[in-house]
Amino acid sequence: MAFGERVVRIIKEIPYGRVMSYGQVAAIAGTPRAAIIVGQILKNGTIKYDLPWQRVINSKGFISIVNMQFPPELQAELLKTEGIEVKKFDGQFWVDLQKYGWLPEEISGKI
DNA sequence: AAGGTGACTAACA
DNA sequence: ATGTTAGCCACCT
Repeated sequence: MAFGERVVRIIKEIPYGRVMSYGQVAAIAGTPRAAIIVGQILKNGTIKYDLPWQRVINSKGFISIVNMQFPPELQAELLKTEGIEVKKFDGQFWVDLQKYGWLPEEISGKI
């Protein structure tokens, strides 16, 4: 199975109201340092694979989107809708990874 | 078809 | 403490 396929699968498994960082997704998909590829896949494959793109943020918990189709404000809104607290730090949206972060092992144990 | 390019990160200077 | 660099490798052109 290809890396990209695993990434898509993992992202789709992120539960409602939880988030994961690019790095975590990459690591679980089998390549810890390929975080940026996860970003690529999100950027280009969100529509194609119908991904919950708003549930993926960077390792610091910030929204690191640079996409006009899916602006940070929208992502923040979607997350709030899911019950996630989104705070604002210096013009950047932030969510508590400790609190809302999620790892597949918690429920599936596989992947 | 081959190569440039990241919605990233952690490690250095 | 802030800025740069080097891994990473699938996707798009």
